Amino acid sequence: MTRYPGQKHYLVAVDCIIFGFDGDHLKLLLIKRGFQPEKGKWSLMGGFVQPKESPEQAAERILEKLTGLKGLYLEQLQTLGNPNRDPVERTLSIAYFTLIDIHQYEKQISTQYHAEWFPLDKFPRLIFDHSKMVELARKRLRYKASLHPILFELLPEKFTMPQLQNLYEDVYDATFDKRNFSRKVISTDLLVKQKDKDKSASKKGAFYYKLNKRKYAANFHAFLKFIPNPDHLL
Amino acid sequence: MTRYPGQKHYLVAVDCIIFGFDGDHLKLLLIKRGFQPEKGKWSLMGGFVQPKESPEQAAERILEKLTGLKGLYLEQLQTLGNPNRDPVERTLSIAYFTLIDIHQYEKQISTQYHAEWFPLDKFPRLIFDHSKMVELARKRLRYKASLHPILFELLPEKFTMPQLQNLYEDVYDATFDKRNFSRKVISTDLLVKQKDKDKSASKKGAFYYKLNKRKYAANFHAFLKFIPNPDHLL
DNA sequence: TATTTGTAGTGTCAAACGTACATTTATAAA
DNA sequence: TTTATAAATGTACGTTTGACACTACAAATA
Repeated sequence: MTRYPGQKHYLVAVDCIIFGFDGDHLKLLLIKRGFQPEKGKWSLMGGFVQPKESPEQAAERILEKLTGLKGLYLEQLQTLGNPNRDPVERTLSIAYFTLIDIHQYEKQISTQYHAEWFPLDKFPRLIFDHSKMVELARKRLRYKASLHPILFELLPEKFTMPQLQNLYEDVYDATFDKRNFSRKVISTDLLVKQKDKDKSASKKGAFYYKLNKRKYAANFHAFLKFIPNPDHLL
Repeated sequence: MTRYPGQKHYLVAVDCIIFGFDGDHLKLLLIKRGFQPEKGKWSLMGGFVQPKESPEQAAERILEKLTGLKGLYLEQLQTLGNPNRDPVERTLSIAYFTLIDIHQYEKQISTQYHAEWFPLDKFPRLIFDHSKMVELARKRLRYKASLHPILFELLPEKFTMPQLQNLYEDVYDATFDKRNFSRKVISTDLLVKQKDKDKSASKKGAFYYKLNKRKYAANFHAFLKFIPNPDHLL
């Protein structure tokens, strides 16, 4: 077998930017790093890519270890590889971002990482370039959610229109007219109105909706505008 | 200095998907691989990330080596890292895609790589997972170009409306109504009409346009639709 | 000099969409 | 029965989109 002579080898890690939504605010799941350097400091959940796994498999493994959850929405964000990003030795990190239903998570969480949810406007200083990763992930989330219905990944199976709107308003740090908002959401034909209501937030109660999973899967990419009928292009 | 004990180290490469436009068709620049394994086979231009450079710097270095050009449009596409993607030893590759004015390139090209332009519907079998990278890059190009004015990167400084439309039609493998097309393009306010014409393609001649570089830089992200006024979100 | 030929350039109408905006309804608690 | 609170809903206007066909220009040729 040939080899590639004279080339340097590096460590390769994955780090996960984990978003959740508690009903009021978008949150970020951080852990206390369990090894040197920077032991005890706040950090993204991460780990090294092992010899027999792909980076995506590594991210899935690491996510499951922390949250107990499989099959989460997971998207490769960007690979960061400045030579000095890790002071110990050269390590490239493939950042993934993921969206989880915060309540699902609470049932399953591992306690060994001392994980906590933090609001995005007030989270602690993170190790290495993890803050930059969070910033990138946040931009990507806004970008993607403006075109595709990914934010449903953050909600429980049943949710109300006001909950959904709260989520969008928090993600975009904006307020939307509720008549226009619900009209637009309903026009996507992705939601199925339920017969029961959530009465926890008001006397009148708000009807629950569920995702139409079939249409959600099929229409996931169908949101573009600049090119005439760009739907079929992806 | 601490270390990370027991972790495997891997080679990290970058590979560049280089798009050009010859006036009729979108093209891909490929080289003949100069070393084992797969020596002499068609391949993307790539190389290993060196100890003192970031992956992006590696991509810039590699691009300049091949094309002689600096400051090209360059975007990180995705990192591919299946354990067996390179048969020699485990190598992760960070794929970048880049857009170049094919005529600029012709002035500068290095001959040592036996590079050739291929149309996207008919290019040779590539080594490793490079065909997958090309497919990813093509999707990304379509996606991105449907929202942002990146295709101008493929055109010379002065271009005509029919040339621009040809480019869009080739990228999307579609035909557009020229009245609607020019109306939409002009409404972006990114173009400056010139006084002179290109008479190479018709007797009447077509007016040249140039990019308004200031507005191009400022409005690069300003194309979205799902969220009201998403312009300021990026 | 008139005619032919081939591409460039332009306008209108109808439908869909985006946006601004205010009142009524349902229910629990007082 | 009244009150308080959040949920639900409709309309009108301006803008954008998309379908569609004719005229303008200039070189070559008759």
